[in-house]
Amino acid sequence: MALSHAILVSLVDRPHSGYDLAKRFDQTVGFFWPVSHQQIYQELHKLARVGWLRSQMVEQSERPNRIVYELTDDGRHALDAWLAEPTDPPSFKEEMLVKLFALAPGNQPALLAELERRRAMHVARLARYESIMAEHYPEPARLQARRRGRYLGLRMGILNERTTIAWCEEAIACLHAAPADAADAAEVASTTALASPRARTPDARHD
Amino acid sequence: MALSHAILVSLVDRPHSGYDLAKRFDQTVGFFWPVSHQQIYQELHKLARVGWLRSQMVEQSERPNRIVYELTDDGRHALDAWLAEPTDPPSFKEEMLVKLFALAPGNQPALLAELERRRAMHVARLARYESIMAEHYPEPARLQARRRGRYLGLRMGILNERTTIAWCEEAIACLHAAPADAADAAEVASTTALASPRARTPDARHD
DNA sequence: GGCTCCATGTAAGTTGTTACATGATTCA
DNA sequence: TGAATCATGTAACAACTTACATGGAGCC
Repeated sequence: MALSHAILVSLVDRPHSGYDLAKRFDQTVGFFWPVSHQQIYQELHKLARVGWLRSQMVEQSERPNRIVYELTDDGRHALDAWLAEPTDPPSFKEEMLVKLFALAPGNQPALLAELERRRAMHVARLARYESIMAEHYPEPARLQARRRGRYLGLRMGILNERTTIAWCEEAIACLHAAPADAADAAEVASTTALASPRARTPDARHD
Repeated sequence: MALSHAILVSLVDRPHSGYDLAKRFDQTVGFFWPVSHQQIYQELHKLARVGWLRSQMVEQSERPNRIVYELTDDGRHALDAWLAEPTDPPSFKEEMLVKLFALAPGNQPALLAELERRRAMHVARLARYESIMAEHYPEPARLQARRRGRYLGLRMGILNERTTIAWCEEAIACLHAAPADAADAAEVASTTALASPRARTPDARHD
């Protein structure tokens, strides 16, 4: 549905080859939307067949030839039409939540380990995003219109990572808390599971 | 990959029919993971074929017969093995970000309207989640071990909605901000000429 | 000699979506 | 009369993944 449009968007400014697009995706959209090179090549063929792109072979010596694609007028119109359509909210499939639905005494240590692993992963990602932010958008208040889309993409990445980290920490604390089942009901009242001290990330403010 | 496991998880406690599962999914996992009934029926057939489930026809008068599925020992083992495996982080495909990459003076009003629409949608969702939370988990500190997975799922839903709303508001403000290029074209031209950032940051598409 | 980069693809498979189909019962 | 609920499915398609394939250039 949207991969084709993501390609159209990438070709608005200037023509690109499939290889270029794959690399570009890795550095931009790919952070939150992984796309394989096979998908891109197939989609390019399809879009050319439909008439939204035209292709041109660029012969190279000493290197494989490139096939460069550019938008047609039809493609431009299709893109504009799509931009005006309502956007689907992202469907968010988090495997970890499915696993937590199966929470039981037997698998609790495994799930805890997994939560720790995920937390570390998101901390690393956040650091990567924040360094990109510091380097490329030191002053977000004054930003050329054309760069705002990219800025907002990165910004969402950062907000999401912070939220996920905060959630991992909550979840870890929650699993560590003494069980409230029959026997230990009284003991739990004193430990207050979810109110345990944990690092508050600056933007995880709503909790 | 994970739909089959989500079904196994749902059958841990007791047997269910495909219809039951579809309804259950709508109320739990379905909030963050929409699954169609066709998918469930197909997956049930597959899991029965593989031997992780066994099925039993329940004849009913005045109603269509039901086919009830329950876990086999093989299924139970497969589930335990899956729980111990590392979890993929969710791939997060947000169409809105793709659209924002195409931000230009011509489509700016359409994108703003879309951001407003999305914001309202997430506000409504958040309200729904919070009312469920208030009704079912009024005291999260003392929670039976078995209910913690569901609680954490809902909790992540709430955190995500809050984050998305905050982002929508940022994005709306960002697009409303006075453009830094039309009037300041000369300034921009001189900065890019002086700085030439591409030479130093070859892998940076964020500029 | 093995590695990565450049640049393109095919083929087979799995997963997910959309549309269509049945047929009785209950409620407004 | 029309719609919703119960309960199951088939068929066709679109989207995505995984594996395989080529072949020169330059690097350590």
